[in-house]
Amino acid sequence: MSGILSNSYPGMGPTGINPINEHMFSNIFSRLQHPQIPQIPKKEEEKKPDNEDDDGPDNAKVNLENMDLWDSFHQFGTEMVITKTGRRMFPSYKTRVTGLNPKAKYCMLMDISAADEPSLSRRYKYHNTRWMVAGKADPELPKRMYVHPDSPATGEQWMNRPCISFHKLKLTNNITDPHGHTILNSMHKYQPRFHIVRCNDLSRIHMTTFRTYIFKETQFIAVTAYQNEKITQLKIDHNPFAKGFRDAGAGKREKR
Amino acid sequence: MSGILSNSYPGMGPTGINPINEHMFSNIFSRLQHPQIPQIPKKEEEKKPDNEDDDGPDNAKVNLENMDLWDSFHQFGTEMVITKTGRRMFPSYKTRVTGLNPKAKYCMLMDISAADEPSLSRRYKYHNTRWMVAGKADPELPKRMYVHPDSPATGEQWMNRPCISFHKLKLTNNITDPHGHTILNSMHKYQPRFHIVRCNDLSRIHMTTFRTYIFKETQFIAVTAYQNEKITQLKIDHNPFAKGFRDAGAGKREKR
DNA sequence: GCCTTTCTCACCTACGTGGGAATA
DNA sequence: GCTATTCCCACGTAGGTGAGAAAG
Repeated sequence: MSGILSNSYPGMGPTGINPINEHMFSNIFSRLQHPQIPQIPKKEEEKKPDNEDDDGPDNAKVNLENMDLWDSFHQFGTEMVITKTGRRMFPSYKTRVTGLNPKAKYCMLMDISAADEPSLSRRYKYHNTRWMVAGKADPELPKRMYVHPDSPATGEQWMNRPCISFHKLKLTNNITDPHGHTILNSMHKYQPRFHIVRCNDLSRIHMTTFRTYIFKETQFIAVTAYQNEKITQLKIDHNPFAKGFRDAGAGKREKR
Repeated sequence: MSGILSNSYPGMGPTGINPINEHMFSNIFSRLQHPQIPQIPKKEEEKKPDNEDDDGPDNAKVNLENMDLWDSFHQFGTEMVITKTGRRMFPSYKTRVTGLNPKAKYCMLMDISAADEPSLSRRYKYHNTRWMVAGKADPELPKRMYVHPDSPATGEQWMNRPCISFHKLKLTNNITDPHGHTILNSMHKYQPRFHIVRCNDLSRIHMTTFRTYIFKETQFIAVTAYQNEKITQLKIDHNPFAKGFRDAGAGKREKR
């Protein structure tokens, strides 16, 4: 199964290669479509980005890894814990890409945007085993783009690896976070996005074409503590770092 | 204190960016001078490498970090353990570089060559608390070049960081090692070398100028088990991972 | 009361140490 | 005997888990 593809053409912007600096991507964010607003895909080569190696077009296809695992969370309403110091996502966001131009260079990016339509953005609460709308969304937070650490690399290199993993991305609710983690509002719904960018150099990323892929089953609500115990149990059952909480029957866990 | 500088001009060679593949650097190794053979430094810009950004010359100076620690091992005869699966060096090999061209791009490399002159290459044994010559050296092993994982980066980036660390390089005695670790003969003497290469791209590394820096105090003998107990004690005293063997007096270590 | 956030903790994963017994 | 190597282990470092108490 492949993600929804959207093309967009971010304009010029300030350069820089520090992924912590949100200004680098500010113009890009403003031109990336919102996941709720459908857009007809355009052909990538309408306007050639200048100064990039052009060894011919490509026809990238993206698959989400761990689709079954994501689905099992999604059916109950995925929750992701956010903390002051930053918390990883589980399941991890991993993709596999085919159809790239083997010789061209690409950067692989990920970000997390509001899942609700901008005009209907809301906060949620968990009440009587159900998620309910609890009012209008809190103010937007600084957006951050996570650049896969192996960027840039050739299409051949991206396609040959078992997967493109974003497991090191961390979520936080600390609006002054100094580590470059992704800042989210608790009790809000989010949609991870995957971006393929053809460029030789991170500093030229603003001049190149973004292709954005969205997998609905990776939507989640950010929480500071799990609300749905079915989600908790899925995390314990599948995340190796939570193995200490398994054996649900007998010994389970010592009291402190 | 700065290392000994030698310049060399590796010729054309097959391209590729997989650091595991020894063929990539085969022509480079053959042109890098042996540490025991003095050579008059040449001016770097004698012949300009083609296709590389040339924002002016640089005058790189390299310092070895942890010089005192290296010296304390060197006075007793440094030993490094090699294992089938690969073992890190301790002390770690770390440098600091100044005088690079801030805008130019560089790759930072490290390799480990025989410390003895080729015609006098030998194996050693440890007998009665002393290292002695024990015959002619074993056949040479495939040479591998360790590319610092942050390569390539600008001179500015290399100079701004606290140090350029090669702590992840691993030593092995497994001649069929599949991980790209550095393969050494046990009971032979070695000399680590640090290389600065000006190039925009690892795949063009064969066309560019190598500058090689050698610090005598990093010489060591490869062993499968420590021979000199003074070396063992220095490792235990300074390597955080060996903390479990400290407290030499009382409790020391439980028997199994 | 309720809801949400923060903090510490035991318990994991993953892997870097030298010791020491077993092996060659 | 002797020497060198291999293997497993207790014990570290480093850091990712949810639980549960406490605080807001």
